Amino acid sequence: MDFSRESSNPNLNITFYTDNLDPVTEFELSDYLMLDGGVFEEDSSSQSIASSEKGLGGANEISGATSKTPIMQTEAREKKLEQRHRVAFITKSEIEVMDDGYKWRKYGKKPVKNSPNPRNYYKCSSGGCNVKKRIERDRDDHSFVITTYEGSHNHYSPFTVYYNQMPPNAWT
DNA sequence: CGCCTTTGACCGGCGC
DNA sequence: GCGCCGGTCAAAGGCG
Repeated sequence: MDFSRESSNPNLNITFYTDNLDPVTEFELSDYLMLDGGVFEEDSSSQSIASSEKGLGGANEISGATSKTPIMQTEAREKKLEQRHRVAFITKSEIEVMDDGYKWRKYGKKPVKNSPNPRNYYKCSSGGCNVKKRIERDRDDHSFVITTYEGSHNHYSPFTVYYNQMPPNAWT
């Protein structure tokens, strides 16, 4: 299984869920880039973790370290997020493993009942960080990928650090 | 040489 | 109590 990075979907929409699986919003890929998985416990300062690195391979122009999306301005989203530490995305993409700036180590794979597609389990490999991530494809329309994050990162994403080191609107 | 993927086994929870 | 199911572990191998 290797997904060539070719899905050039001009309009990738991403449905965003909280742990209640309430559809919160539909985003475009560019929105996803600003999403943060860093939902922190309670309200201890919702750290914004800008995500995305190479993400959807050729699908977008953010390949490499080119993300330039302002992360502030997701407050509404963060509000939703700070409720729990579980976040699910449904993305329409050929690539399932989107690099959000963290290092993920795969620790399991399971066939999904009622679906020909397996489900993959990832863990953040950064020290002491026990964030988990689960990726599977939609059973019906396997052009959709369901990504579920669980937990809060112990540390900032390398990218977030990068962001924080930059002037607030360096990329606008 | 270190880190990562792979893969089957194992485990706990839940429903019947 | 048993079997299924989803989730995790851990050994082995591969790759950079």
